[in-house]
Amino acid sequence: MVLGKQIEWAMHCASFLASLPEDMAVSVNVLAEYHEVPRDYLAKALQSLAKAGIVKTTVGPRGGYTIGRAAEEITLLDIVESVEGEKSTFSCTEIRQKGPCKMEEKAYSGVCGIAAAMYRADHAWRESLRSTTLADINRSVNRVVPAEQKRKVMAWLEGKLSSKS
Amino acid sequence: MVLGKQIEWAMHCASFLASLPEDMAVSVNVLAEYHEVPRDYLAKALQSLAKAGIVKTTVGPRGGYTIGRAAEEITLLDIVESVEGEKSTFSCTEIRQKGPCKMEEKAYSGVCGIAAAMYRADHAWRESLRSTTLADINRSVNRVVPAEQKRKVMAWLEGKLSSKS
DNA sequence: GAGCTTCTACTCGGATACGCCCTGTCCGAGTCCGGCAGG
DNA sequence: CCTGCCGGACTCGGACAGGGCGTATCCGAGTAGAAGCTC
Repeated sequence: MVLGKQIEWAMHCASFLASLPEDMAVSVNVLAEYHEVPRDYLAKALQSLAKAGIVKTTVGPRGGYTIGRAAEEITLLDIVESVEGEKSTFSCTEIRQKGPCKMEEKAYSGVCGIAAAMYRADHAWRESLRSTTLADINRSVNRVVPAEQKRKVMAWLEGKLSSKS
Repeated sequence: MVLGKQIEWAMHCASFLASLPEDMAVSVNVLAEYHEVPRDYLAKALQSLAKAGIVKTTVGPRGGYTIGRAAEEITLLDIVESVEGEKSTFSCTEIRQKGPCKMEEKAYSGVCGIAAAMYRADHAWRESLRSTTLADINRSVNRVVPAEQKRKVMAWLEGKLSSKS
């Protein structure tokens, strides 16, 4: 019951892309170097994001990833579900219908009480993630990161892009 | 990000034990047969519950598992954490402190905004689980299971116990 | 010098190995109840 | 009939295979931009 590191990477990358001018494409190479993570594996997470429309891709030289829509319209739940899938954290195998004391099948019309409680908890988790957008994240980040650091990052980024032309 | 089936088994077993007279011990064999699940693997889940005090064990013939404390005092979170461990669903590896643009270490005093949001969601999930007790589960089960079925189960159980003596 | 062609370099995306953890199983150690023998 | 001993059964806990998924990597398909050639 632990989320993989792809989730963390995807969120940081999405947050990063959302903080850039939207005509500024960043390649997997640069994103991987910036976050110091394995390039090809990070690419897989970004592919999931692209499939969900959270990021857009442009191929060819000077290409790369850009944010897919407004940061206010991207929730953390979108990112989690695009990378991790949408299956619930709990799956009911209906063991109440198993064993020597089971009743006839039609007697089990309602949802199992245990499963219902687990689904409620799963729903609470998802609602919490849905209530936070990338815009919220970036606002909180902006409050603690000094402007000088942002300039430094932009300079590094543009150095990376120009060196490739 | 999916809970194992041990969680489901543990919850059904705990709910079942809580619905019995508290001097009635049920062995792993009977619990496994009743739920139609692998005996030895189920035993591991019950051992986890026993370690957490959720169920009590009595060894020897006519021994087995009994509920460890009042059903009102056992939450679903207790069961999940005893079986699955207490580690958070999200682990922050602080990748914001990695890469060529990192700042000096003391600049990262606050919690990463992304991790904070994930911890909030994790907390919401746990709070939802904490708010439901085994007593709640059994009340809802009692509303849909006919009394005749309960008698049938008790008769089957006592047949199992007597056949062993 | 302008426009077209070619060519390179860069991008994404899917397909392919490795390793860990969940799943499932087995066995030995310890313990308590029930039966049996002896007084 | 009472007491002590013994065997059986039950549980616990650790140790041991198999499979699925997260992790990590590679290579091919496609495209945009740059370079070069021709007019």
